[in-house]
Amino acid sequence: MYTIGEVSKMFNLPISTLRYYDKEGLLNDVDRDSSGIRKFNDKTIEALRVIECLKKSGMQIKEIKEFMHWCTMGDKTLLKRKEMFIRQKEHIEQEIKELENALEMIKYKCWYYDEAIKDGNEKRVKNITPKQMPDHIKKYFEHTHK
Amino acid sequence: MYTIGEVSKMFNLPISTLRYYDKEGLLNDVDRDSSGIRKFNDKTIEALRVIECLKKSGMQIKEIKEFMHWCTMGDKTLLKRKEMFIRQKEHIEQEIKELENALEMIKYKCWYYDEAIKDGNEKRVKNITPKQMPDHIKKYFEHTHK
DNA sequence: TCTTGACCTAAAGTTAGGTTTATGTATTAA
DNA sequence: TTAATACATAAACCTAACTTTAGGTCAAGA
Repeated sequence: MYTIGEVSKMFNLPISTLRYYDKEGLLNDVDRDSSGIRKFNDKTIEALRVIECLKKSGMQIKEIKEFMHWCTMGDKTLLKRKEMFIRQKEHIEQEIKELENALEMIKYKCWYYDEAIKDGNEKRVKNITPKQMPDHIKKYFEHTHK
Repeated sequence: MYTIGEVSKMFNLPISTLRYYDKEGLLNDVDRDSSGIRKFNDKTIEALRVIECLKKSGMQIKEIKEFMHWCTMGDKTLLKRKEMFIRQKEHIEQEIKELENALEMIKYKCWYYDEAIKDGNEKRVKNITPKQMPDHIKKYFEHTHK
């Protein structure tokens, strides 16, 4: 059993955020002691791990709440839950692709400014055509500048 | 030269967003015709490509504005601009790592629910230890459940 | 006994990044 | 001439996800 302060440190999340998640129904009825103080157990800890991951995958609080509710409803929601994870898997894979594309452009720009700084100005590098670029830079450029 | 409606279609961005970016100073003084209508040129188009990419890399509007302002200040800001792209490169690489971690957990959950659905309930799969998992699943589990 | 620290609540406040609304202008097609 | 379209502005509005505030409880140590 853990207090809210301990969990806050474990996850590096503000106490106010944990109370907010609880209030929003993401933590499925946290136990309380006789004076109303939250006692988090291992199931809540596991729920928080899942929450962090679903948040990272782009899911909203209210959708996470819905999922957490399914978890309390037993086997009849197994399929829904699986389908939800499959959707989030696709979502996150798409997001990684988009980030990798943005990264290409950023790497091109790093090269561009490197060259410009060598010359003291952008005149030369601004006019370099893809053909004149080093191969690994050409690759970045062509992805992101059509 | 393009109208705001054309640019909106090119980038699949609402017209209101383009006007908002202009107002916030992300587009460095867009040209206007004699009756005040915006005429976007190729420099603005390129700026928009950079904006989309910087936004994807997690940069805020006001930081992008600052960068765009540096671009109007000539060669003395080349180093700042390069350093900015290097920071965003690191930021986006970190973000990709975190998404890949979340993806591991999600893949584990996909497997978990697959097994549960085969059995009709979670009883068996809930008690599978990492040692009993298929190797490619074990890998997902161990990253994300310690 | 007093004070410190960790917990509690409800309600108001905050922030970013737009979006919507109300109103107006200019051009074109019927 | 009228109606539809595409543009313009300023200002108000919106949403998600927290965070802060104001006020209170409770247990432990000096």
